[in-house]
Amino acid sequence: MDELDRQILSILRRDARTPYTEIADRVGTSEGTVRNRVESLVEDGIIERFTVATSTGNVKSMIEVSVDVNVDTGAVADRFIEWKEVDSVWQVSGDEDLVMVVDAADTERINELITRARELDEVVSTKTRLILDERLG
Amino acid sequence: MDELDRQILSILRRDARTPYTEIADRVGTSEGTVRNRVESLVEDGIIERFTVATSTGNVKSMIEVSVDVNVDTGAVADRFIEWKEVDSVWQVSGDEDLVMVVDAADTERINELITRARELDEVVSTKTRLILDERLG
DNA sequence: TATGAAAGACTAACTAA
DNA sequence: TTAGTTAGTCTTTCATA
Repeated sequence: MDELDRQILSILRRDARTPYTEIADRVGTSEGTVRNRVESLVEDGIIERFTVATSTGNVKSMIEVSVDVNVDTGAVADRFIEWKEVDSVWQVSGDEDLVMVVDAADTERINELITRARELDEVVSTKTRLILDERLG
Repeated sequence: MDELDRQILSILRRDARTPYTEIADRVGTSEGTVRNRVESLVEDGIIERFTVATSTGNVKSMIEVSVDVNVDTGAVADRFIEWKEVDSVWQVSGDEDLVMVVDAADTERINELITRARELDEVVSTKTRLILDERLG
């Protein structure tokens, strides 16, 4: 992870479809080098995946979840990530154990997700924050 | 946003470099249709950007920030998003006003970011959660 | 939806550090 | 031995009918 890798990453973060030739021009190297670097970044797990940032719904929110102490938090995370509105699930330190980031059609749908989470025996409590605005780095 | 769009999106979320021809095969349509659909999804803002999910550092965390009632929260968000370890900044409802998701080299660096945030006059308090594990949808 | 042209990515052989 | 370059080939995308 040297300066060249960082430059390539920052271009890809903003637009992952930028051609290798253009990246090469912008960072002052050859197409082949960029390709090799990207390949290594993928192999080393620094690039986890090529993806699309989407906003399929109208309401994004963070649902913070406390799970029972006797329960495998990872297993609960695995269930949540299967729900189609759920973008990501984090196990976190702090008052709650899990944070899920969801992107739903409307607040009613958010409410359904919260209800669904609270219906699980493993879930002790939830706390929801609406995401009012998002900036991407 | 019909079922076909949703299928295309779910393929792109997992691998945004999947060729249109392959997507077409998998969803049972033509390459041209997939291309037009993706183009429309971008135009309609449903696909916000093509990007890479990265883990450049070893420690991810969420830094929750309360800002002074008299200041423009968006302006503070704009400052945070410029910091290179910051992946995203959300304005949220709830006890705090902003949540920034950061991906740093180590906990020491996280601590520097927290300190830097707290040094701003606009910032009243911060609360940090380490992200111990992440699942992507 | 089919097809050809253009753009981009990949292979492999080569060079330099 | 590893990283970078380059020319030739193959694949994907794009525009047209």
